[in-house]
Amino acid sequence: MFSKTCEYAIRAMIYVAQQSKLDRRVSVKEVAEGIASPEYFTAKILQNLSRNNLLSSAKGPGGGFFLDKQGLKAPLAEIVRIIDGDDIFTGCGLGLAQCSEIQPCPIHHEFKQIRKGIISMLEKTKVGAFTEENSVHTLFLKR
Amino acid sequence: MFSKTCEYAIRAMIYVAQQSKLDRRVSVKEVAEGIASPEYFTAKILQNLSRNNLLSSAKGPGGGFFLDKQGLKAPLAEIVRIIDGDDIFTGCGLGLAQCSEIQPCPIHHEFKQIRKGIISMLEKTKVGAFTEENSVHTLFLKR
DNA sequence: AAAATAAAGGACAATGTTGTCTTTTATTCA
DNA sequence: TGAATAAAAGACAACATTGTCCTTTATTTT
Ligand code: SF4
Ligand code: SF4
Repeated sequence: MFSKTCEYAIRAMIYVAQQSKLDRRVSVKEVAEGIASPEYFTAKILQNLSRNNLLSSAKGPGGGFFLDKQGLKAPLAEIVRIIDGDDIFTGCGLGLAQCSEIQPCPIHHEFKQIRKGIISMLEKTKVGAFTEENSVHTLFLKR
Repeated sequence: MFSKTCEYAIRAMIYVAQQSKLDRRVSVKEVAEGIASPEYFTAKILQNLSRNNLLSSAKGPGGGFFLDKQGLKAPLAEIVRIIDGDDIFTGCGLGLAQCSEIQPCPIHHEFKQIRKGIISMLEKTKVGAFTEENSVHTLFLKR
């Protein structure tokens, strides 16, 4: 569904969100340990997210990554869009060619509904949503 | 959603299905031209599908690939399973860890529904379904 | 000011996916 | 039987994704 990079990005954002709710800033190292991802690769991803303003960061002692109130409201869709582009939002999953609504293939209607579901799920779910009942949700960031 | 290889596989199967309905066997070359895919790569894919009995093939003059009545009834799901494995059928799209129904993440319910939709779409759509109203559907195999 | 901390950035390596070419095997037809 | 046809199989090349390491820049603390 999503690239590995994107999966890490989502998990990382959730982890940072959880820690931000506790007013903690976290280092790359901590994030990588927290979500069981390769440290340096995770660094790249966090940099990317930060550059794209999905995440705040601060250098130096006491620094690290964090999410402000705005950041917690970012939908998962934004992360996906930045990391994987918007193929999943626009393209046809089957990889068939440009086909119109007027001459759709046998699965077009169903496929459209599914895509709509994915988009709606990603748009309406904010990273902050994963911070309630903290102890429970920390668990499944590692795999 | 699917790998490029898998997209080619689906398009190729549809193309072969269409030609089989006209009692034609088709060569790799014809398939590749028919779906605008790289010829030798397509050969590998067709071999793979053939090895896995999703497709019949015959060597020598007058040979080529074709689908018998059984083959036309194969669901798209089978193609996906063979080429991409069953990640899409079983895994969690977000790449989060093993999480139970009892302690689901905020999007679990919605995600489950979506996955169910994808599976149902792929299972109930047979390759043969793309052979009706032939002229229309041939169009969008090229992209 | 110097040392320590931590992100940013650049360069590179490993792996996986996609794409190409050549040789071998099976079948048909003359 | 020999020539032609077409898939099967093996080897390899190009490219993309994923993963690692090292240097630089900004910030804080002493
Ligand atoms: S008609 Fe819709 S589902 Fe079918 S190939 Fe086109 S975009 Fe995809
Ligand atoms: S609870 Fe469901 S949707 Fe959430 S991470 Fe687990 S499998 Fe995925």
